[in-house]
Amino acid sequence: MKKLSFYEKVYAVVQLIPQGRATSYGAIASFLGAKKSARMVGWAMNNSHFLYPPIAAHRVVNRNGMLSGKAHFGDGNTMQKLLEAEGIEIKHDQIQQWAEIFWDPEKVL
DNA sequence: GAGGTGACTGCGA
DNA sequence: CTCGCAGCCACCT
Repeated sequence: MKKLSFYEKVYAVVQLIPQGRATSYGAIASFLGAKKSARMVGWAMNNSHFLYPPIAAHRVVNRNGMLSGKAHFGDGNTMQKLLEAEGIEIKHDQIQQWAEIFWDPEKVL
């Protein structure tokens, strides 16, 4: 029985996020069974840039819907541009209609 | 082996 | 309302 690392599971969830939707670190962490381990999700995202294919880390934001990790995408507007390309409206580095854009992994189950 | 860090979150003052 | 602290687990030095 192969036990996947915490961040390996994060990648699986992020890849399941449908286009035009987004989720939060806490939602993923909670889905994995460690609600308070949202930091691990962020750590996984940091490593995501070394992964191939690159996972949609831009679809993962903090629980406020704010692009907390936009600075890690190289430029300060890359993450926002990617989200806007998927039809997500962003204002002041924050996702508009976050309640509708929010995608809960548990909902898929 | 031990200590410090981190793309977060929740609660208390 | 705003600010600060503790918890969580994996990775890096």
